[in-house]
Amino acid sequence: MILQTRAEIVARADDLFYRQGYERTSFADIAAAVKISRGNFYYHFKTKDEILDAVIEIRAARTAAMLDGWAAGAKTPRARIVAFIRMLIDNRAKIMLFGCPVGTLCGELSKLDHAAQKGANKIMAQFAEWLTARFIEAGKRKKAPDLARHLLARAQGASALANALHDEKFIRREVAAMEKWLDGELDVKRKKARG
Amino acid sequence: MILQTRAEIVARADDLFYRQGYERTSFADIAAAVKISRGNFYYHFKTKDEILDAVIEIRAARTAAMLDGWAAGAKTPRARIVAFIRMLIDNRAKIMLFGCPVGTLCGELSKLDHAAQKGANKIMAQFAEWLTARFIEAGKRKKAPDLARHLLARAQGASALANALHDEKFIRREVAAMEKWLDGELDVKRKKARG
DNA sequence: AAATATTTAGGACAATCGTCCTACACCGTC
DNA sequence: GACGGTGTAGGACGATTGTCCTAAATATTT
Repeated sequence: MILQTRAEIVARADDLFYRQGYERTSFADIAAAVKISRGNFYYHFKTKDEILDAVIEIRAARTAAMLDGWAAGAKTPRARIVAFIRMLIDNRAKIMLFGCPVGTLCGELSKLDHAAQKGANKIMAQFAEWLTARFIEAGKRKKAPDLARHLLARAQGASALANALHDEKFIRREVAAMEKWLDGELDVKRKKARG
Repeated sequence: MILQTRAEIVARADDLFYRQGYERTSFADIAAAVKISRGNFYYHFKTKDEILDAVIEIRAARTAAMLDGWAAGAKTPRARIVAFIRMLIDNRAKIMLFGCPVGTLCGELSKLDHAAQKGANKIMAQFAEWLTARFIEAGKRKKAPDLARHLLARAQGASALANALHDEKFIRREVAAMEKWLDGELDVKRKKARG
């Protein structure tokens, strides 16, 4: 079945692009990871750009599913936003090694001036828009877009610095600071309140 | 004079590494920018890694000079830290196009698992240490390292997001927020200071 | 002016890049 | 059992990669 091999290629490419970057990853690398020949590879994807497009597509879908899961799994706007923040802790090991998958891809593509740049930036925008919706839920209609971008930037900064400094405690401190900031913005009265 | 050509090579490589990344930049690219032959190029640098080392070295020196300038040019610890924050505004055009030079290099090298990674991360640490010293100057001896890293992370995040979203106003908002945060941490008594 | 040292140019080198072609194995259908 | 379509393998392609060599040009010293 064509879909299996194709999906396997995209999955491996996704992982390789994250761990070693798009530019660094070659057709041969992906083919070796999938354990198929480069010729067969070409049957599924004509160009490297096509693979990148497919990877971005699957990442966008996965991101949407993750965001939907957070929205469904938590009952209050605050708890949903906290789920976003805690993502940094859940993925701390990989973040310290390779940075944020979204941020680093956007960064790489902006330097390559690549056509897929727009698609990568769109994933970043997915987070911004989701967070905006959560802040609106929380009653911060006017400030929501700014609050969303601010929080997203802090998550990006925490990832970048954790990657450069290889400091796990730093991630935890930043996460705690973000949650404190969140409570301040949402006018949460009680300190240990957890929604 | 060997130093002139060599310095020219490093300067051009520095710029190219920033604008298109280390991996993407080839010997031929740099040679073309300097307008010398690839053979002559090899006379000055045996390997690509050597160029990267030289670029990191000059970046570290330039960073140190910049930090010294801020320390000398501003009279209060707060004003010195503000000079750091305002760097985002001064460099906003390039940041929106190519991101932060320090952050993006650290990010790229972490994916390449490159030997020069340590050197790049050291530049990031230069900022952290300088900021730490400034917070100590401001009387925040105990919290200084944390405050420094937090601020550095926010600058990194603002750069990353400004690059992805191509939003100049966002940079200005983040800069304003950082200055407000700074005043809060430094217990600056203002008319508008929060109670 | 001769001799030496430094700097340059141009190209060779094997390896790898993204891309593409062709031949073969497998498939259900006639 | 022959068939046409789908999926796979392996290698060829020109271009480019980082690296390296050699010879000519230029600077410096004698």
